[in-house]
Amino acid sequence: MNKGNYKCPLTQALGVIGGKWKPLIIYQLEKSKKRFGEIDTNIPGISRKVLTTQLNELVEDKLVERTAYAETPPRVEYSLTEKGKELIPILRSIAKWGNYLVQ
Amino acid sequence: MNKGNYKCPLTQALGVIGGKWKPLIIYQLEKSKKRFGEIDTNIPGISRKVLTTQLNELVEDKLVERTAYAETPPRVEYSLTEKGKELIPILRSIAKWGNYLVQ
DNA sequence: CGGGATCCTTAAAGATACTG
DNA sequence: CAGTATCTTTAAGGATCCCG
Repeated sequence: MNKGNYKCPLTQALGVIGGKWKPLIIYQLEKSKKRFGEIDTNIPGISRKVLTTQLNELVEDKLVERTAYAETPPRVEYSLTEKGKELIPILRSIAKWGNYLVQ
Repeated sequence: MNKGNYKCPLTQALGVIGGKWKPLIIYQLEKSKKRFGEIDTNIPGISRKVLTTQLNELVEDKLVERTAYAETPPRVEYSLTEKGKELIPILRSIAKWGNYLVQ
């Protein structure tokens, strides 16, 4: 049942920011662009494969921009797009609301 | 790895509202309390088992209140708590932000 | 250095049947 | 009417190895 793929904007949006690691990644990029390895070491517990996947999805959803430099060794930088930056205050309001859940 | 169970308030909150059906359930209860069967028929595609699970979690997280009446046949009503109602404008802002995702 | 490819584990979701 | 109980399916996440 429910073969149709329609999702309301809310469900879509929650899918985009709802991954286990995505909020953390977005927070990483809030203040400045960062390299892949930086994000990896700043988020304890995440594997590189998962980080890659999440970053790719964020790029595809236009929240994050990826810039690769043709150097050796390679350098890749990630930064928030305008759409991504718009999300920050919303995430803050969610976090504020969710504070009661944390002891 | 990552055995620790700490979650930031944001991750917690996203877990609470992030289920596939929870936003829809919350929207169902926005205007008025509703009975189990009402919610079930108003949300096409959801199974009663999943609806039960999601409602129980929402109750446990204090977003929804459950009231059972000792009648035959039984009647159970669900309504938003204050915490649940506080969430509505936040959900709206997320949906508004996520509109660009929908074609 | 920043990935991709592959395989594995687990939690969420779904289908179905039964019950106080 | 409003659920449980069971079983099956799916998808997210994770571990590990390989590569330009």
